[in-house]
Order: sequence, then C-alpha cells, then structure tokens
Amino acid sequence: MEYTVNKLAQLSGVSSRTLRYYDQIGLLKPARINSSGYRIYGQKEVDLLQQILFYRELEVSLEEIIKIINQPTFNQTAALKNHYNNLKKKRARLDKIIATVERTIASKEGGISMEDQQKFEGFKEKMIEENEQKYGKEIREKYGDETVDVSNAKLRGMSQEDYQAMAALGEEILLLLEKAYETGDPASDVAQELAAKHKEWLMYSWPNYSKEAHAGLAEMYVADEPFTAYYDKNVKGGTEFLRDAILIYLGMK
Amino acid sequence: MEYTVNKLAQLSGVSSRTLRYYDQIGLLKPARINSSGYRIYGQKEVDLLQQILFYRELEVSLEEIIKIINQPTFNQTAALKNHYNNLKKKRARLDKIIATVERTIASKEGGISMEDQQKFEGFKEKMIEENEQKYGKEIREKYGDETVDVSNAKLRGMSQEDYQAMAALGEEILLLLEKAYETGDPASDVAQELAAKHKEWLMYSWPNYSKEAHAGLAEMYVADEPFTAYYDKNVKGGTEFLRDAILIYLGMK
DNA sequence: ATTGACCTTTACGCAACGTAAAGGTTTATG
DNA sequence: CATAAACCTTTACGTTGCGTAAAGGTCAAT
Repeated sequence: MEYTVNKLAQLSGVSSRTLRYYDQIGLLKPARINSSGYRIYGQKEVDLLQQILFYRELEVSLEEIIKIINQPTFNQTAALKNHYNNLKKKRARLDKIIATVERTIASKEGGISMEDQQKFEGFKEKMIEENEQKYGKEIREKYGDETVDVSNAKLRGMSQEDYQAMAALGEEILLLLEKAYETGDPASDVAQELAAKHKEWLMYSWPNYSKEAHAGLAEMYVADEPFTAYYDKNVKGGTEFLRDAILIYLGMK
Repeated sequence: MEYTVNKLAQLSGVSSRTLRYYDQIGLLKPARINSSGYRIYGQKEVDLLQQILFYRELEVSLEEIIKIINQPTFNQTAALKNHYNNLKKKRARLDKIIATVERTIASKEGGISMEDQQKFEGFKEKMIEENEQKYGKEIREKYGDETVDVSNAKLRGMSQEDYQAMAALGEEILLLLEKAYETGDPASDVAQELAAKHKEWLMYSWPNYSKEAHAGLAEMYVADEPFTAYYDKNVKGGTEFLRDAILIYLGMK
C-alpha cells in the first residue's frame, strides 16, 4: 500500500505540513518521490511514523527522536531513561508551582493580605537570583550544580509554616534593631545579638551562607532603596546601624 | 532610586534583553526615557517587575500576565484559578506520560528486549496467517467470519502484560520439555503436564482452540524448520517428543 | 583625547509546526 | 476535450520568550 502526504496524514492523524517538516529535518523520508515530485510513503514509513508519534507523545523532542530511532535498542532504553528523569524533574517543578498557586489563591481568598504573600514570593525569587548572580558561579564551581539547585528549590518550596517562622524572626529583628540602636554602639551586646539573629534569619531562607555574602548583603541594604526603607521604617539610620553591627559581627570592621 | 536597564536587570536577576522585550510588548514600560534615549526605571517598576516575575514563575504566559496585572484583584484571582486548572491538567497529562515511559522502559528491560518483542509480533502474524491458511476456511464456515476476525484482532492487540505471561509460560514449557524428555516416555506424567501447558500456552495466544488444530500444529512443528529448531534448541529430538506427548494428551495416539 | 563601559535599535536564531501564497499535476465533471 | 476542483510542490512569514551579534551613540575615567 502506498500513500501520498495527505493520505498518510489522514491515516496517522498528523498534518501534511508535519510530514513535510519531518522530511525536511530528516526524521521521516518518503520511500520515494514520483515523477511529479510527489512524496510517496510505503508500509515501512507508516510503521516508523507510528514509532515517531509514540515518542512524540512522550514529549521527546524531534531531535532526540531522530537519535533514538537510529540507534540500537539498548541505547534507546538509555535515552528513554534520561528522558524519564527529565520528566520527573518537570513534574516535581510543576508540583511546586501548583502548590504555590494553591497557596496564593488561598491567601487571596482568605484575605491574608496577598500583598505580603506576593512580596514574600518576590523576595524569595529576588534573593535566589541575587544569590545566583553574586555567588552562584563560585558556589556552583565549588559544590556543584546539584547543591545549588537543591537549595534554591528548597527555598522556593518553602512552606507557609516556614514563612511564618521566618516572618516572626524578621519581626524580632526589627524590634531588636530598635533596642540596639538605642545603645548607639554597633559593637554592643544587643547589636551583636541583632547581627546573630540576622544571620539566623538569613540562613533560614538562604542555604548558601558565607560571611562574604552576608557582608555583601549588608552593604546592599544600605545602597538599595527598598531595603533602607524597610530597615529605616521604625528607626532612622537603622539600616546603616545594622550593616555596621553585621560587619563587626563578621569581624570585618 | 532610579535604575538603567542593566541596573534593574542585576537587581531582579533577569537580562537586559528581557527588560527591553518587556518594554517592547508593553508588559513593563520604563518610568521615563532620558535625554540620551536610555530607559530609566523607578521604584514602581521594580515592584511591578517583582509581580511579573512571580507570575512568570508560575508558568503564566506573558500575554496572560499583561492581562492580569491590568486588572483588579478579584479578576486576578479568577485568572489564577483558571491557570490553576490548566496546571492540573498539565500535571495529569504528565503523570500519564511518566507512567507510559515507566512501562516502556520496564518492558524494554525486563522484556527479552525489543528484538523479541518484534519477533513476537512476527510470530503472531505468522500464526494468524497459518491459522488462516490451515483452518481458517473451516473455522470461518463453522463459526462465521466475525468470530475469526475478532479473535485475530484480539491476538494482534495482545498487551505487553499478556506477552510477558505468555513468554514466561513459553520458558516453562522449554524447561518442562527437557525434564520430560529425560523420562523418554511421551505418556509420562511430566510429558502430559508438558502437553497441558502447551495447550494453555496455545490458548493464550490462540483463542480458537480445537483438538484438531492443536494436533495439526504439533505435526506442523515437526514439519516446519523454524519450529523444530526452536524446540530442538536444548533437546535433540525435542520437537518430535513434544508432538507425541501432545497427540497422546489429545487421545489421538 | 581616547578608551572602555554603558546604552540604543535592528535583526537573525531556537522548536515544531500553522498558514498563506504562487504555481504545477491529477482527477472529475460538463 | 476543456476546465474546474482537488491534489501536490516549494518558499516564506508568524508563533513564544528571549539569546546573541552587529552597528552605532553616550558617559565616566584616564
């Protein structure tokens, strides 16, 4: 039995454009071209197309499919396993996204100030990105991609509970800042406790802790308006005081 | 605080190209353009970008994000719910795919590989054809076309699981043949068990069972080279022994 | 004054096709 | 037998969300 493009398209349920494209990229060549330049497919091509569509259904890229169908079975299995891992990762990511959306909807409906939720999410992302940008490369070189990815994932997937705890710690820090600021001395006990709490808070959300990073963040607080606004909210000059306390705590001043 | 593209890019962790693109599609316009044509972003834009990145993280398309951020919150919630449903569908689909990949890998590995799978397919076809040729006519006359066609279809569509079970049974038969052959007597208990298993195996793949057909197949085994090769593989003269056992089992000898 | 680090716009490239457009071939119908 | 309808062909632009030049202006520092 022989088929022209549209016949095969009808038979297999894909479009003729798809078949031409598969021809173009060398994934599925017709058995022959007739005198008028028409693509003619035979039984062999039908079977091959079945296989191709099977893999496509599994979300394997066409590039991968080309590799797969040109290889012996054991390599095909290896390729499938690799693909399987990718799918699992994809699902894990999707699960987290779904969880986040659920929480977001709940908080929007429950009225628990979505704004805070979102701010938090944004803050997390921002932190991750900054962390990535500033220290990611070195850390990735030192500890490998997996370590970094895992901790980022952990941070992203932080639960509501964790968030509550972290938020509580954040509040405490603001209160401590007020108290410490009154001493006027960033080296005072209270100020140093403040710095310690800040480190704790940081580690909560920031699995890749380093003195350098902490110091860098402290400097950034002073340089970056939204952060100064936040820490100066209750105490004028609080941001700078916090930075000094942290630098002393880290033995960098 | 004001930012140029690269400043904001660094702050937020996206690329400057991304920001220009967002400007281009009207997702995030800079607060103003300075005299040199530079894009200048302010605090409002930073906050908006946070929101945008939050939704992006949730795999909302940029087009959707444009709609969302231009709407009041209750509509935002509705949009999120809609998106949530899409995500759930996506996950359900992904789950199915993963299950299929798992099964495929298992069958490729656990199975005696693809090659056997193909052989099996060929075997099935051959069996159907032979069945057709030798008994088809009579059976069609006796039971009607539909019966035959349906059982052929059933055989062709035999599942991987069935194949596994059948393959296991096939293995068992080979082992039993060795044991039975040692007795030297096709009427022995072991040989009769062999014959019974063979019938079971046959019925597995062959919905139209009859003593005559079974006997005919047994004779065919002896006459047909590929079959003798298969059953003589471990035991010389095994095929004839099997035939005799079957004929006795059927009360035909 | 020059260098280097910024910024700009324009534009091609990616995956896997959908969708014309412009034109040749085959088949059906009057 | 002519012509229309139904096929087929290649070429090429559009899609999404940017990455990556290329070609050229602007700004800060040496």
